[in-house]
Parts: sequence; C-alpha cells; structure tokens
Amino acid sequence: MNATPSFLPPNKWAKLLPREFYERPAYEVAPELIGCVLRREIGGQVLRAIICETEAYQGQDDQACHARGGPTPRCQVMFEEAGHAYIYFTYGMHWMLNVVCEEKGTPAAVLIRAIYPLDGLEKMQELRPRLAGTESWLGGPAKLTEALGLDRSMNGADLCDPESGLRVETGIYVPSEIIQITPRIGIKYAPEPWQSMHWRWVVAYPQMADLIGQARIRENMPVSKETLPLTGLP
DNA sequence: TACATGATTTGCT
DNA sequence: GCAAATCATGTAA
Repeated sequence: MNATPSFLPPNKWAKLLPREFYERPAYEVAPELIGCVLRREIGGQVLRAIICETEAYQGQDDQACHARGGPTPRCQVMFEEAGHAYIYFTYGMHWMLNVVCEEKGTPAAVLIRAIYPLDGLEKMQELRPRLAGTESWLGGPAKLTEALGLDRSMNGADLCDPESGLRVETGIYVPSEIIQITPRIGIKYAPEPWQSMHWRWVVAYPQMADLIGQARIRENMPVSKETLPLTGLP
C-alpha cells in the first residue's frame, strides 16, 4: 500500500452519523455503511479508515446470527439501543467489530469486515505490525480490530457520541455498480436460507483506492437529514 | 463443571 | 489448498 494519502477532505467536513441511521434492519444499514469513515481515537491519536466490506446479521430468525437463541451475556448488546459497538471474541484469538442496528429489543448488527486506512497509518502498523503495508493488511474483520486497538473494552461503545473513542462519520460516495453482493462468510453451520442470504457487501481494495482518489463526498445519507457536527478535531 | 465449536488468520505444502 | 492456533461462549449435564 502506498503512503498515507491526503485524499479525503478536511475532517471538519465530516458529520457524525446519527442514531436514526442505525434504527432499521441491518441489511439496510450494511450497504449504506460502505464508504463511511470509521474513526478511532486511541492513545491521543486519531485513526481513520473507509469501510469497504460489511455483513448483515438480522434478528432471531437469522440462524447465522449470534442472537438467534435470544439474549446471552455475549450478544446482549445486540438487543440494546442502536448505534453501539458489538465487539466479541472468536476462534480463541480474534476480535470482531459490529454496529448494532434496529430498535431496542430487536437484535441486529452489521459486521465490519474490511477497511481502507486514511489517517494514523503509523499507529495502525504499530498495533498490527505483522502484515503492515501489504495490500490486504486491513482486509479482514480480525485484522482491522487489531489495527484499531479494539477489544472487549470497547464493547458497547456509543458510536453516536461525539466524545466516543469509536464513531462513524459520513464518507465518500460509492456507486452501487462497484459494490459486490454475496452470501456471508464463515457461516456454513447455518441452515438455509440463511447460509445463502446475500447479506455481504464488498468493494475491492483497488476500486476503493480509486474512489478515494476522486474524493466524491457523499452529501446526504439516506436516513440522516440532520447530522451532528463533529467537535474537537485536530 | 465439562465439552464442542466458531462472523478467522497465518503459515506451510 | 489445508490445517493449526487458541479460548470465550453456550449448551448440556
């Protein structure tokens, strides 16, 4: 990957996505999150990245969803207010980042599977030195949580709080033609039709790089006519 | 309390 | 292309 691009416009243009954005089914939120900016503040540093890949997990009917059996200590957050982070541990070593959707009581979340770095590359490489610099070093749900320093301690974090160390901002416009829609990854245990539901949205890295170079700012998010201004930006 | 397994990554063949 | 790594979680007992 090339050096940190200064392609995106100044941070002061970014808007925090409001809670209403998340208060709908995950399969509606997931494609809308493509192109949005994930913003992390850790150790006094700001890390930013564009969301490239998402998956939707929707409701107790969805047999691939952690919440299919009702609330448990792990997935409790999915039943709570939308706009919070659901971060869980799996395979004995990996943390996964999700964004909680839907009204309280209806479990739903969007798994963030890949991001493209904008700012704070140095810090990300420090947090995740193994493959830093290679093309896909943030292309994978466990890779990005490591690079952003996300773990249990950020589970339940409010992504809509301007003071939060993890939040989501408006980003770039991504034409729907370049978004691939496929079945979800790693859920072969799930019965049909859930295993084959096309609830995964992907933009390939090279195409995302091109888009970021063009920096077409996405002015209007579908649900959020009113967005909250960001504060305290460097 | 015990046990099977996973929204994965990596390295080796 | 395949299998090991590694442990919290959930389900069963």
